[in-house]
Amino acid sequence: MTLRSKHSRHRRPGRPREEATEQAIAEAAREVLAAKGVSRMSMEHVAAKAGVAKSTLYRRWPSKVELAVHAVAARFDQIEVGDHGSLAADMRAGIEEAARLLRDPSTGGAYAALLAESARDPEGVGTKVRESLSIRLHDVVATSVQRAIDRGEIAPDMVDVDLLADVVVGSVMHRALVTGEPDDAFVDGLIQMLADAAYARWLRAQKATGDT
Amino acid sequence: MTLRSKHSRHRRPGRPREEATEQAIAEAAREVLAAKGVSRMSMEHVAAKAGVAKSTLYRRWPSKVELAVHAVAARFDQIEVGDHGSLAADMRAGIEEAARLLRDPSTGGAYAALLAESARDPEGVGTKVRESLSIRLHDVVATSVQRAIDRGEIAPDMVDVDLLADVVVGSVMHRALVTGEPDDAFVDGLIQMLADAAYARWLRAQKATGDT
Amino acid sequence: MTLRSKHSRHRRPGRPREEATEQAIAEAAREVLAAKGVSRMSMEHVAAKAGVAKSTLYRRWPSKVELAVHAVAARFDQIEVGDHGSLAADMRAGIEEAARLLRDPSTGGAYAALLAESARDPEGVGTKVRESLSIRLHDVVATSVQRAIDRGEIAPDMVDVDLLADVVVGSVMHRALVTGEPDDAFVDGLIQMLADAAYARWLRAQKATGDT
Amino acid sequence: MTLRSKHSRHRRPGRPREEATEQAIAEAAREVLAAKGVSRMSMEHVAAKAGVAKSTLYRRWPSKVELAVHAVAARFDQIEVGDHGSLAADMRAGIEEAARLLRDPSTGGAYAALLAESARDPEGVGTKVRESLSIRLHDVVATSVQRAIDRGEIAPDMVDVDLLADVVVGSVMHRALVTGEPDDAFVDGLIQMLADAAYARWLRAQKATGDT
DNA sequence: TCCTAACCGAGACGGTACGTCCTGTCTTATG
DNA sequence: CATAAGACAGGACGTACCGTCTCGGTTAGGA
Repeated sequence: MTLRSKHSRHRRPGRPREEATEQAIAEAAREVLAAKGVSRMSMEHVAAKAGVAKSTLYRRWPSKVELAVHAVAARFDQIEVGDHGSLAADMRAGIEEAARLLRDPSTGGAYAALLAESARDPEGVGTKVRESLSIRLHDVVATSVQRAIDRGEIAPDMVDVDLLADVVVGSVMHRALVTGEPDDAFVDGLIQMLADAAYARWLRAQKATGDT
Repeated sequence: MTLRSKHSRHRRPGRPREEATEQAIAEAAREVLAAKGVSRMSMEHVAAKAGVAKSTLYRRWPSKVELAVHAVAARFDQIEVGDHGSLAADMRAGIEEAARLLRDPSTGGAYAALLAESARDPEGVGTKVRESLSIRLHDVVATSVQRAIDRGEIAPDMVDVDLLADVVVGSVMHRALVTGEPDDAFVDGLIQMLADAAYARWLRAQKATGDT
Repeated sequence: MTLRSKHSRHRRPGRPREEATEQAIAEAAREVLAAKGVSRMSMEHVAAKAGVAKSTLYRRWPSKVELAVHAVAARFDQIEVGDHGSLAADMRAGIEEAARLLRDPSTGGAYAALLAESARDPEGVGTKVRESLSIRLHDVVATSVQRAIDRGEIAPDMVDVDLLADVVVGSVMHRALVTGEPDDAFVDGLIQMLADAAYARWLRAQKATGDT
Repeated sequence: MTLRSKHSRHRRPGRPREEATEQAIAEAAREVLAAKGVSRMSMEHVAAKAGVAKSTLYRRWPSKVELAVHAVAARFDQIEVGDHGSLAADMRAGIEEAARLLRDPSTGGAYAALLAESARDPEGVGTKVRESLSIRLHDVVATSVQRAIDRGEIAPDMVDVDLLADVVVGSVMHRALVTGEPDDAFVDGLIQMLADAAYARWLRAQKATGDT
């Protein structure tokens, strides 16, 4: 083991990248994104707004879409999945968090646009979108459920987390983009539906056990 | 005063629009859309494929997005909501219909892209998208529910149709665009969840009646 | 001889052309021409301004350029070649008339543009331009000279009318379009030059006669 | 402080323009111009012919007209005003040079078209046309006259150069575009007229001097 | 102290598409 | 027939971006 590899990262030769730049670009990208949407966000505009050369953008992200993913990801990374003591409370908090995010055109609209791109290129863009964005929303549900399992609130095989995540995220997104705002009534309704489903499922599980 | 001016619609003056053209353009648009996605569908390409001048496109639709909406709408208009005898069967059929549609990148991807555009222009594009696309999916659910009510299967106030529609459509769309295919297992799971929720809701309703 | 042919003009079958229309179109064309120049004058605009269908324009003139020629010709037809008593006075009046016409961008500019078109199509447009426009300017000079001959002021073979016409019209046009205004000083200078040339030519003629 | 910053012009930042491109475009423009005339010269066609993107054209010239001016200017810059020993000989050579240029539709027609554009925009296009084209023709005359003055052939105040230039250029242009070819007879006639005028003017000057 | 590799800004480049405008032709119904 | 109205194929306009490239110049660590 050499001294150089001590910190287990080879310093690349040449001038290192400006640290602040990445932040500035992402910030600028987010602003343009919010103002124009993904399809009308232009690298030219972002570069100008960030006070940076276009080549600097392309040195860091291979294309417009990937920069957009990165810029939106910063918002999705801020999602917090706090422990609220019960599955119901966690779910409510999670749904409200998702609603907050997807209600905003600059994130909800961008997410939809990036999902649309994913449809065209499931391997490339699709993977990036899944790994940077969708997973964050999925985790909101997954974490809540995992905590409920740890708490003993529910049995591990009681919920299909993937299904639940798609239901929660998909419903909220569709409501946000189509019907209008995912307001309190909507969130209440959704929560109630999920709770009802869980209760019925529990009843069925009980009955099955009793039968055995 | 002639009969015509009294009873029939006055023909618009000038040369009438070529009947076949609209169909040909929409067809071409759909092909390009399927091959390239909304953002890479070009009016130039569509016009060439339809054997039509670009100006003819712009005479009929004010922009690329609106043509895309129209082209996709044709597919959404084909949705059939047949009567399968029970709410459960109708819902299953509806969900499978939606899954079929949204699974295909040329409709699912396009729908997402157009929802993204809606976020940028809720009044203009948004309205068109809602009226031409979203409503068709909404109707799948709404019709099924209405039939169940007519049948006496459920009480009129048992379901929030708007919520249910967003849940169904949103879930299927998100699954289609993110996790991958909305396969049989997914559809089964979703149906089960909705059935469970309905059962629990019915139980609650019974209990409330008993209490009174 | 039938009654119909009494006025020696066969009435063409069908609805006769609206008489006022031609005038209105030419007027509108002239306005657009003045505002935009030949290259930016559009049939669409002219038709709209004249309150007439585009097809009416094309029924009367085969192309934009020909309408422009016609419209400009109306102005050139107004040229008056009055008798001012002497060749010098007639020439001055003629030059001033030409200067007035060519100084105005809507006639001078148009004339240049139409000459440019003539270069591309000497037979078609060229002929029309020569017969409707150039000839009017040529006539200013030719008439003056002819009158001087009739008066006995000059000998018939003293002047090359075609050359003189090109010199007068060309000089004035070039001055109008390039250097700026063909002002009084310019007209005076030109007149003087022509007078000088005529005088010297007369001297030469005298000398030649004397020699013989 | 480096030598470069002191003595040589600072290179403009960014990738420098392709040297060969300007030449190639102008060449292509000239060909198209000759074939189609100014109004039918298309940027699209020129770009294709030069093997260059349309954006490259617009990066260098703000509009079609300005490119046309530039392209034509190259021909006008080739005008040579050689010394032929006498004013008469120089004028003859100059007039023949002008005739050669204006006789060709691809320069004569273009010049007229550009003068027409000048009428519509005297400050913008007009200035460019004057500075790139008209001045070259003016210089043919001005140089000949100046040389005659230097030679002592004529007195400095004997000729109004601007007037003379307009007469020569205007006459030749009008003849070229209207009557047809400015042939030898025309050139002879024009030369004779100018010589006559000069002689008469000299006579007048002599007489005035004698009177004093 | 230099060397060298990567960074950065600026902006040119080949492309592609946009949405607008106009030309000249046509197809209607009506006068 | 003429006319108003307007659709149509075609084509060019000038603009806006994309992603690539080529410069001059900067900024580090390693030789």
